[in-house]
Amino acid sequence: MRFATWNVNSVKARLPRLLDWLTTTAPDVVCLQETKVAQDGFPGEVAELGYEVAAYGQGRWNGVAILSKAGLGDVRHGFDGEPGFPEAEARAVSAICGGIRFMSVYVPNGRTPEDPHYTYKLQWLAALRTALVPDLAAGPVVVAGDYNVAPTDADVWDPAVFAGSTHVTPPERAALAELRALGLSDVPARPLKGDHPFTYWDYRAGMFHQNKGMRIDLVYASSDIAGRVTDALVDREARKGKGPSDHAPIVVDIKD
DNA sequence: ATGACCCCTCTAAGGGGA
Repeated sequence: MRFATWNVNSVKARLPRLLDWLTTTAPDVVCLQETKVAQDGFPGEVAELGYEVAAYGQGRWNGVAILSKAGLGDVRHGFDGEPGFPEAEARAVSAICGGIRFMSVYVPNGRTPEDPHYTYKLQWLAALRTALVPDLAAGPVVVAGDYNVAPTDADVWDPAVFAGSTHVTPPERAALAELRALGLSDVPARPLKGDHPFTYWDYRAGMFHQNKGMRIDLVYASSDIAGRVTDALVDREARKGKGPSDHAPIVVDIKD
């Protein structure tokens, strides 16, 4: 099975590129984030490529989806105990595809460490941890998406630039460590260029072509899945050219 | 050349992203 995760930064703005990428990459399951579309407005062209679609969206902000050619069962919007800001936001969708519980997550940004959004981010990650306990007891799990946390200093292009910012603070990193303590492994993805598997590069100031990026999109997998990985890469080709997302996809192959 | 912000919509003296 081949699965992937990609923050597309608007599925409507990215549709031609998404359709081309799905055709050439041919993943069986895709977790999308920042679709920025209400679920009844999700583009039908994706289903025309043969994917079943579980979309959870609210319009202008956020929005997540799972695309699958491996079945799409027990779809859930959000998770038990998920906090809002203050209302519920479309940041998680999960489904069983090919016997694996896939969850596509778009973790809150946090804005600044002093902002109420940062508290929300930590509460959201803590609630996610609690909600995953029964899922992990039930079978194999993949939680993939935009975590908006760089797990280590090696995961940002210059740690000094991020001092005092969100995405690198000890509480955020501790929240990810709590997820890993459940038995989830951070699936390492190889960069196709350079030493760091960055997945995000700011649109501004030529950050991509200088490879000044961040590794904030992650694939967390239960041990049975992690042990079946045959390859994982950051598809930086999808970040090139005209009209890209500011995030690149991660593509993972596992043995059947 | 990968090439120097971009998405959305209350179309901005805007909000949000990270």
